[in-house]
Amino acid sequence: MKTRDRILLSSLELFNERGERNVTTNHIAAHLAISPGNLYYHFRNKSDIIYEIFLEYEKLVDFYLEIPENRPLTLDDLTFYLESVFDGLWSYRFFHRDLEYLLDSDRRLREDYREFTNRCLAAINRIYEKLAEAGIIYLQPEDLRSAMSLNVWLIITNWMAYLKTARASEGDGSLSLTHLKQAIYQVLTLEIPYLTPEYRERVMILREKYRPELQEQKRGVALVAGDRH
Amino acid sequence: MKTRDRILLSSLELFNERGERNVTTNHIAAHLAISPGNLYYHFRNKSDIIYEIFLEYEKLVDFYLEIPENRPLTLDDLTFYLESVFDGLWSYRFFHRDLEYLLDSDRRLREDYREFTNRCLAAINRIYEKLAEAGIIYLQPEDLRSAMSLNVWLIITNWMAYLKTARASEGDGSLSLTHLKQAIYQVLTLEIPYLTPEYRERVMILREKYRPELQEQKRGVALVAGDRH
DNA sequence: GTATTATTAGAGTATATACTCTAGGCAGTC
DNA sequence: GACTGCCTAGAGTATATACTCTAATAATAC
Repeated sequence: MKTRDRILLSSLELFNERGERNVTTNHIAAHLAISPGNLYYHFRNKSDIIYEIFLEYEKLVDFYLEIPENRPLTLDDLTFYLESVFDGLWSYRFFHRDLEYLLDSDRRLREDYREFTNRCLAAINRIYEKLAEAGIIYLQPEDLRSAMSLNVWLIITNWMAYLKTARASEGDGSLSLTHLKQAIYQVLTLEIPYLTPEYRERVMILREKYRPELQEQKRGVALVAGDRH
Repeated sequence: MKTRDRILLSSLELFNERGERNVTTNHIAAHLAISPGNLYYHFRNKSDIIYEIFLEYEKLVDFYLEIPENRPLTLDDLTFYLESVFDGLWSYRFFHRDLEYLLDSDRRLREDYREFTNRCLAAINRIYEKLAEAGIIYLQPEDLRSAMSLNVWLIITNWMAYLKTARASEGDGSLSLTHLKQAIYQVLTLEIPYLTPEYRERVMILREKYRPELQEQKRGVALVAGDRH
């Protein structure tokens, strides 16, 4: 792999593990066993590294949130959207942790991120629109739908912080993708009142799969059986 | 005022304005026109300053969230809770911005904050319980109520970050308490399906007062009339 | 093979940051 | 007026951090 890509990969890994604030360019270089000079040959500064990682993140989420306009959405689509958004959030989890500082120190990033958020919100909106057409979730009128989409976005992007600050350090403080996906339970909770009678039962069953306590049990079993995490 | 208190006050002010990460102990001392030595006579380190500010914040929010157990709750109580929680959040807004880092670097703070969050969640839960008793919001059974309380908490604590990252920099990027309180619109949106028929209309009217577009207009008028902010 | 370009090492630097240390002032008290 | 305890100044320090510079090496082109 090219050094440039290895730098991006290692940076992401270290940022996710220790937080951007705790990872210096010298750390990154040391972790890769390359010289600081080498790192700075490939990137002008730390901000540039972060910006490029953001571009990857953006691309991934945009891909996950693509909406098929030639067919109606299904319940499976909804599951896919929720699952994959959290995969993305997990892979780039350092990003939301120091978001405000990062945006403050890089204008490009600030502007790109703003557009990114708005694109995500529009996508969520459109998904609910299509779920209404498909007779799964009736979320109308438009201003209710967009206020709800915004709430969903807030829950999704803040769930990780909630886990880390209010839940973790019960034990080893290790956080997993499984924990992260409990947010799906929270999002589906929001949707309950708007489910159509035809789909209510099925969504409620789906929601149960993400119920926190259940997840703890599953994780326990997984650990005994050899955890993948 | 005692030097010690002036340090706390100035620190809070600077943290809120520039973010904790961008404010050094030397900045604080300079801002107060005292020597670094003097600052360190009153506080062992930066963490201690932050911790004491947190204690104030905690005390304030605990006070705001007190629940009268000798009488039913009214709609005015609900308004008061929402309004005052955002007053608190605004006054100590630096705190949630760098929350994860702050908790990582101070064990006391981490543990205290965890209990604080749980206390807040319990309070929100209890408020909904009492609002149900008062026939205002019917939020049952218990697990639905607590999942919803958690969602409310996530929206409340993440709203500021949303404004800063997705909204601000449209113009001067200045954020005001008024903007912050648009979160009340978002919270009331969540509650809509659970409003009892007797109160539905009144809550919907209350909600309209916080509708974002309306707020923009109000702010526009305020600016023309000489903004207080 | 040689010229050119791309990549890398590694020592080094300017600045910042959290914090220390010593000396001394000032208010009250006997 | 000297003693005591609290408070303050301000110079100073160890460490970290982002980043630079030069020289050397590897890769590629001709």
